[in-house]
Amino acid sequence: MNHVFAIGKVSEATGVKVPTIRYYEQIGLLPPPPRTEGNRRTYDRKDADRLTFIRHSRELGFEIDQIRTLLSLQDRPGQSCGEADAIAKARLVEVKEKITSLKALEAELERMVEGCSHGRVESCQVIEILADHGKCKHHQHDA
Amino acid sequence: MNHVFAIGKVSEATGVKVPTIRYYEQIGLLPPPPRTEGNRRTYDRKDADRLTFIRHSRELGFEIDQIRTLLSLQDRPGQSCGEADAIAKARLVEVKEKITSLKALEAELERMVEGCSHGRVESCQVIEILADHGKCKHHQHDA
DNA sequence: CTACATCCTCAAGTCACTAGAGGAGCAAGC
DNA sequence: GCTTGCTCCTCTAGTGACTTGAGGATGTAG
Repeated sequence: MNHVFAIGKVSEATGVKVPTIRYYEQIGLLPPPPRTEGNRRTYDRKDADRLTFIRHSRELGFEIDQIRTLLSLQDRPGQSCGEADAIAKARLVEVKEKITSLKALEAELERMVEGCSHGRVESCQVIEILADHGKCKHHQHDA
Repeated sequence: MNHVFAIGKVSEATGVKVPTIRYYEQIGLLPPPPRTEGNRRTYDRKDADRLTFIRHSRELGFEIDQIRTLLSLQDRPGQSCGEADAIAKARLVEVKEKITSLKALEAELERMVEGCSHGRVESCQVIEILADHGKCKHHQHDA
């Protein structure tokens, strides 16, 4: 008497879009579920949990390959969690770096926007700073 | 007596990789330069400036289409710079939002990593928080 | 003259999806 | 039973901003 859901229901329950669920199956992140007579996918609670895990991991910015590792760790609960810890730590470092670099961007964009006197392009700080990297204080920034 | 550079030299001078320069030409961001007898591209100072402008803009996270607009504005200095200002302002808003969302991620990752007792996977905070979004404090985060 | 670096074009691959075409299955109302 | 309309199926191609690779031509230093 297990509950089974159609793909649309799992999608609703987990917040993962229908084509994305099929995509995850295609790349082997989600096991191919059993089908009905009419060839429709049927999911259960465990599949929904796995999808929630995946969605949350993606929201935290983990790559698909990292999620693959994380999922395989979850499947073997007796193992040491050192690897999961390492992946999370690496991501934390990335996030910190990104924040630092975005703050530099923020400062520079603010300077550009504030410096704009709403006149002609020839005297526009926005264009000027873009054209001459030397006028930029943050030479190390990246998107 | 104008200086001309080979593509490799412009690449070095501007920090834009050689295939990327050719790609920019292909999508019409950079005008097709004159060629030598041996069919090699020859660039001058103005091309290098344009590439620097592009690189800096990309570093600030502007999309190619926005850069197209910014470049066309630069080409017509007599015009009002309102549009450039609007593009920069929009980008500033994006950057601010991204910083906010990344800070939420940072907090959650920190909680995961700190909570990890380096034991078995079955009791690992990292895995647990990923599996259960309810344990997450920031339900609105995105990459 | 021979290495070797640099250049050329064109096609395909990357990541994580998203969009669209064209068709089949299913539940509800008449 | 029949029609309407929703959900589902597969498959292919598109997105952005490049990167990679094959296969070949050109330029330069020793």
